[in-house]
Amino acid sequence: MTAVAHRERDDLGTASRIMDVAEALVQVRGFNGFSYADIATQLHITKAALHYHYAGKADLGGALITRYATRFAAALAAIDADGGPALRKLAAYADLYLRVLRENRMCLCGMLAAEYQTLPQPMRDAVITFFDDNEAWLETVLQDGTRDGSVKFAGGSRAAARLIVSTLEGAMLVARSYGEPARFQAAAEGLLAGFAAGRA
Amino acid sequence: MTAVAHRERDDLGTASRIMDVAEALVQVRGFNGFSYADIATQLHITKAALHYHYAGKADLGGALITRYATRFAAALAAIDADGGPALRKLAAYADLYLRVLRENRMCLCGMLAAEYQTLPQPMRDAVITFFDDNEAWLETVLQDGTRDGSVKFAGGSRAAARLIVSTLEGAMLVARSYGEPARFQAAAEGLLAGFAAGRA
DNA sequence: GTCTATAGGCAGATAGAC
DNA sequence: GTCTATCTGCCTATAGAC
Repeated sequence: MTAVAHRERDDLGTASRIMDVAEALVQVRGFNGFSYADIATQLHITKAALHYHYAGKADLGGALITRYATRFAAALAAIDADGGPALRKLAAYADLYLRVLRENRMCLCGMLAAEYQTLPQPMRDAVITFFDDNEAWLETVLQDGTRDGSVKFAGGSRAAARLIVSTLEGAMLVARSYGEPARFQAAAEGLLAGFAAGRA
Repeated sequence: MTAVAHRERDDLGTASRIMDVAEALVQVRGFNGFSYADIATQLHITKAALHYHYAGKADLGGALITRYATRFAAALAAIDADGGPALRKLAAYADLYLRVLRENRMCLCGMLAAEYQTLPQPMRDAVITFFDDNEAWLETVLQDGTRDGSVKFAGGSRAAARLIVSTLEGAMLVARSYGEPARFQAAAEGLLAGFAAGRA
């Protein structure tokens, strides 16, 4: 058995475990709300070991966004693969947010958007790219929805896509403060109700 | 001329000036993104002087939210005083957010909502109260709108009020990262279009 | 009310042994 | 790869002079 195969079974590798812990810390406390010491403590390693894997906090932050964006893109691809009407895809999209919120976490990039002015430039760029990618995917879904007749909306698909991202991020932000995922669900339902062609 | 009268003309008092600077710092960088040193530098005073006015950062933070909430309540009262249809009040409400965003700032409580898990309890409570107050005001406006015929919405007025707060906070969060207030305007227009009874 | 000086701790980061 | 040890700097906060 190779080392890689072994890792796949019961060890994700230190670099990956560092990201898991750091990701949760950013989503819960923010990038300016945790330190290398916090990660080291949770993993029972030293701060020096962290610096071996990620030279600095900025590097770690950049890697976090990249991985998060990759996972999100995979989730969107999975929604596409499932097929179904566009309106159903929008509901599945909102459900992605809900699953994050249920772990008492904010969207990684939503959290970083709040701290945007304090982030190093590479992290800023990665956050923007994440939102751009989400917007692009939603725009496609909305256009498909016009064709399959499941979705309706006034104005352009781009503006509608942006409205969806903004609403879900904001609903997450507020609902998490209350510790009430149900607030997010209600907001998502209200939002999507406005996009449902059924009652048009 | 009394000392107070003098202050009203060209001096807001040190405590007030500290809050002005701190408020901007929180709205731009977050509560965990600035220090007493930042305030002291901008005001050309020492950190020790800050501690005379606000014993600790948590005290300052609490005072910031209280003042912000008071000002916001006054702005809402002003909107009510202006009268007009409920839909117009909703537009005026969104405009309050836009004016903050134009200064490249996040809503104070929206920013603190992101950092919620790192805040001392008194600040958490004050943030929630701010949202509760906004929701209550919006609910009243929405109910008035149903009566005056300018507003329509599916579901209850409470859910609708929450959707409005969430959408505006989220639109602010995202638009500020892009440095494009126009994104917020578009989102606000899209949101309010869904509440306009004109095309029902 | 504002200052100088300083305490005590934690931040991110590095050197070098193992 | 991970450790111990350490550095430098910044953080919040306090004591005490003026």
